[in-house]
Amino acid sequence: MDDPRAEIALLLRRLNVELDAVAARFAELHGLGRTDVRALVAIMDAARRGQALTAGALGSAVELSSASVTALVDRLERVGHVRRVRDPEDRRRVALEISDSAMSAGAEFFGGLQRDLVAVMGDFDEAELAVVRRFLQEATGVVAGHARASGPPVC
Amino acid sequence: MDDPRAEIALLLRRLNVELDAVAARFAELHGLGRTDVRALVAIMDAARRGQALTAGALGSAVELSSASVTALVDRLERVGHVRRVRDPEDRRRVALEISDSAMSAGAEFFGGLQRDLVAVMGDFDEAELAVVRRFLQEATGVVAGHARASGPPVC
DNA sequence: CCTACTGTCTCGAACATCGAGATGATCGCC
DNA sequence: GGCGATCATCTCGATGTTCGAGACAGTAGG
Repeated sequence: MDDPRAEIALLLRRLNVELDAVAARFAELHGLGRTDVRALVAIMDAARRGQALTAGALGSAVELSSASVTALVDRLERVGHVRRVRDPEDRRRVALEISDSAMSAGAEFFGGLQRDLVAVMGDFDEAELAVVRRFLQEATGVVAGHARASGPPVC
Repeated sequence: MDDPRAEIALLLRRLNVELDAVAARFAELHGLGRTDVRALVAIMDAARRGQALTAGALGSAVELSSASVTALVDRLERVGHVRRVRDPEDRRRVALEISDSAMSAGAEFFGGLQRDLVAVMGDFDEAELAVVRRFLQEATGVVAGHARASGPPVC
């Protein structure tokens, strides 16, 4: 089994398992469910891009029905991780704002991971990182194809 | 944001999201839950290594209580994906055997993904694949550290 | 003002998971 | 052989998450 191809595919799966485990650990540490963590990450990512997520947008981001989103936001709001804020322009909408405590908790946890990952990258020069980046891009594209239709344009 | 480091970290996260989506798609296609898919994968991996998983081992593999494992195996057995088989040597144990239909369904779905991934690797030469492999190994190690203790040996 | 439409929330039911305890099979020791 | 300890599994009641259907504001256009 010298073939690096099979080993790389295996590594990708293992990496996926470990990343899930990281999310699970964060969830357990803060008394949250997995869905709650995914939602929190989605809201934080949106906030990082400068736009606040609405309840509906969060629902489609994490593939949840509107009823589940309401329950989800209820849980998150009850423990003080997010706030509901009525959009003054369209008063039907409810924007979701992350509390500072949740933001810093997330930054501490995932920021530490990011820091370690960057440290790993220190072992690679620019050309090598470019190779890694290209591989990850192509691999992500292929995986995304399988995620949306069981048979991508490949036949 | 030319820094390839931040972009690679982002790509890893996106890859994780897409891989989860693949699992979710497989689950939906076969009328299963996410836990069921994880369990099926664990059983298949064990079978691929030549050893049949017991119910207890499955429970610790997917971090589930014994009660949940019973319900899980019930569901899987009801739809014909696994069989309960008493271990003749230690008759307390119940080994789990995957049915051929489930095995071939999994092989078709994930095998197709693997095939496409290998095709992607065709765009890389041996030296580049070695770089990718080394990166994935180190990254997995770092992530695994964060998965088990929020603060790895780094201080 | 009335209608169509959108975004969010409430209600009831289904399902997965858990903790505690019961059952059955096996092992070690006397 | 017999008896308690141990291990793997199953049953039961309770909790929490999810969904579908429908109710309740709010908006846009005639």
